[in-house]
Amino acid sequence: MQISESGKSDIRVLTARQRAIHDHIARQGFATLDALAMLFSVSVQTVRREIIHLDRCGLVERFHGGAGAIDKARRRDYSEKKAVAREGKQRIASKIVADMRKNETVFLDVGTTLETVAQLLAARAVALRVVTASLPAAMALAGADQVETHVIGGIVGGADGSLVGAYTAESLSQYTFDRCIISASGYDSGWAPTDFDLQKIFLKRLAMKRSKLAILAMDGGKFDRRAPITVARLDAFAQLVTDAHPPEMLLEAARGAAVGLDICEM
Amino acid sequence: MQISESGKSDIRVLTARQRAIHDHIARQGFATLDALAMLFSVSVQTVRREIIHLDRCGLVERFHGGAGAIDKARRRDYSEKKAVAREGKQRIASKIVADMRKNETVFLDVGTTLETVAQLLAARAVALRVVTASLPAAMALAGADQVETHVIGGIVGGADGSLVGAYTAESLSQYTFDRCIISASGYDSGWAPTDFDLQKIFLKRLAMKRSKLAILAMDGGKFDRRAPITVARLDAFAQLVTDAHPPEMLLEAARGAAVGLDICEM
DNA sequence: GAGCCCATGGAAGAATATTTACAACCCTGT
DNA sequence: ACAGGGTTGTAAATATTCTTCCATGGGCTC
Repeated sequence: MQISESGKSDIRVLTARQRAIHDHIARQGFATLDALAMLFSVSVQTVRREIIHLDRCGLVERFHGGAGAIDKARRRDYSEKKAVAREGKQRIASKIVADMRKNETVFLDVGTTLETVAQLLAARAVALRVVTASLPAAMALAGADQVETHVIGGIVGGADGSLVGAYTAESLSQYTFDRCIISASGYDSGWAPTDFDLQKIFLKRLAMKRSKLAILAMDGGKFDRRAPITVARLDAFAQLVTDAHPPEMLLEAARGAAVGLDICEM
Repeated sequence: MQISESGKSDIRVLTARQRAIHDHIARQGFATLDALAMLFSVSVQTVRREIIHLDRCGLVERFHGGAGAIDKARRRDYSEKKAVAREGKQRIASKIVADMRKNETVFLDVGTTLETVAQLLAARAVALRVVTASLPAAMALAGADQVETHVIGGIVGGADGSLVGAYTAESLSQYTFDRCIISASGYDSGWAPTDFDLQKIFLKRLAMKRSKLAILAMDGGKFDRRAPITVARLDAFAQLVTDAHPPEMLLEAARGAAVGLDICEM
């Protein structure tokens, strides 16, 4: 299913009918083009044109055969071109979640990809124990009654809602994990994952040490990025999950280190 | 557009995944097959089969490319409730924040009022150390660089993002507070604040025990509400902050217990 | 282990929606 | 009356999805 990703429309003014269509969709949640055409006594094509315009304005979400309402929470970042990267993260998250076994104890690292993983876990009804140092991930899992969500105690480290500090480590040391999902910001010259914040890196290392299986989640945007501090050697990970075909050098490094590779392309 | 009109299915039993799909659609209003396939890491065909079944059971409305919720009155669960008495909570929060001194260590309890307090603290540049068991409050304070935000470790207790469990108490015991802000759900016959969840109440009591000053924050909507478990005697609080004029009985009780009263009316 | 059930995913042709292009129509100003 | 801009409906080609059928593989009983 292709959802249009076009930029904003020049004209923000809505006609009376466009407003009416938008109202109707907002009230009903969604509507098919046929239904709207019937409702407004116009052809399907006309409705389609209106929907296209509303979609460009970010007021409705278009899909094959109709359109649906966009709730306020999502409208914020809807128009951004980061939509592409979001899809990639979705695919990565989907793969990571699919690999999880029932009743496992899983550690989720900090980062947007891990937040996506948390959202997926919340939607899916899998019995799990999740431990995380990410406030947004924990929030996403709040209310998912199949998942027992543990939050590491600590100090909020920044706008990304990550928990850091000495107490975080002590708090984490109580657990043993079946699986830990680790993110990173880039690679070093030897294709080992790197990151910026030493405190966060300590936490990653500790989680990996206390976990049977370490999985590295990195989207394709990080293949050519550098960060100062190496998180761990590549062969410390059982698996690398990404959304785009990595450079040959990384492929070879992964093969050499016996790291499983999951490339979740479209 | 053809909407299927078939009769109901014989089998009303839903698998875990069917329930999850139904929940997701009920929450979101609608979803495309592709999105669901991604979300649950299965093929589009499998999702289609589930949707067909849910459609036959009358639980979702099927359309070309996806499915939508039948329930017209979509629930705006937690976020909706916040809007109800928002202004009152804002006034309460404003007063509570104004009373705080620089460099204090403050405990924030769970609840929408305390989330509002956190938002205000984040906006205002006051140097503070805040400890909380509320995930939304911690999120609101993330990025506020004047505030050192500590999150108690524990298990996420529900959709409100509160932390509970034995570890929460142990985690809290490390701190000593200058001030703790406590919320409650109602009053008992002796005008002592009451609440529903014993685990949360233990936490409140512990925070109060470890704090020089205890402040009770309750909006006017709770004057005539009852909850089963008493949090603490009214005279355990130094101050009661509310947004509407309380009943005479409560006023007298507060005077008798030497509890300061802040009525933040419009 | 053999056989069976059934959930799953793939493939081909049918059904449906979308895009693009274009003609008809209603205004309006000249 | 006529040209121009904008809106709407129709049609053909393209793209996507739906249905149906079948092969696979895991889990179950016998």
